[in-house]
Amino acid sequence: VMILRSRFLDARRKRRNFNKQATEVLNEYFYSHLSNPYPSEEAKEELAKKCGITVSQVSNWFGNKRIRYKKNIGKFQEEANLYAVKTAVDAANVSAQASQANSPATP
Amino acid sequence: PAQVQRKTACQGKEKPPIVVYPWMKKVHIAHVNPNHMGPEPKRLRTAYTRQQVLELEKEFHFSRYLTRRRRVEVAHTLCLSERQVKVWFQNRRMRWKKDNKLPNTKGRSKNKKA
DNA sequence: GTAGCCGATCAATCATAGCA
DNA sequence: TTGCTATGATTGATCGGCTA
Repeated sequence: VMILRSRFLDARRKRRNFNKQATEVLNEYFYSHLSNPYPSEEAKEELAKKCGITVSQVSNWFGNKRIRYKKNIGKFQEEANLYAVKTAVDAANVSAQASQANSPATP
Repeated sequence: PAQVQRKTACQGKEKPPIVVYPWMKKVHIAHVNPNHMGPEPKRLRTAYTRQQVLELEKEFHFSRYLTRRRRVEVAHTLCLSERQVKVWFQNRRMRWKKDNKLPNTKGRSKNKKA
């Protein structure tokens, strides 16, 4: 009978999408750091405060974003270009990383 | 190893080429039969039964850490590998810490390496 | 040298939100 | 209402670093 369906009691069933501006902030960070979209703990805290969400939610968002982006890069090109224009910096960062990219991660 | 690939997908527009950074590459690839020529091996993610989770939770309530002996027993009882039981406890401890996180400290003060 | 832990992340999946 | 995609959250499993 009452099979304890713990899954039905999860909090995720009542989730709400983030504000448009919150998503805007997160996307801006993501695409302006596309070469390495891994915000530090402090950056996460800052984003969380700016978006009015928790640090865990920021982590979830970036986790989902990274996976879904790499899963279908083409689908995000339009969005990528949109934000790329918005904040076309990072270029210097990119070259700096490409130069020293040799040992960290991906052995 | 870490080299950036650029897919020159110039359709005729001035749009920048699609850049593939290292983090976008596949990782955690399921080591399956090399003969498999299907779409994607796709990493498997076993869904533990309610019974298994229930027992694991019960064990966790008793102690947040397992001894080698206990781990063997639990693994055998629940038809899981020792590794799975070990990983489950590690993940459970992480979740416990997250759920019981104090509204302030996170294991580190504000003063970093100034 | 090795095994377990931690922290972060990956990747699959769940369950709902949102929209046509 | 129905069907589908988008999206936030959950969770089993992996990676790298560290320590006993």
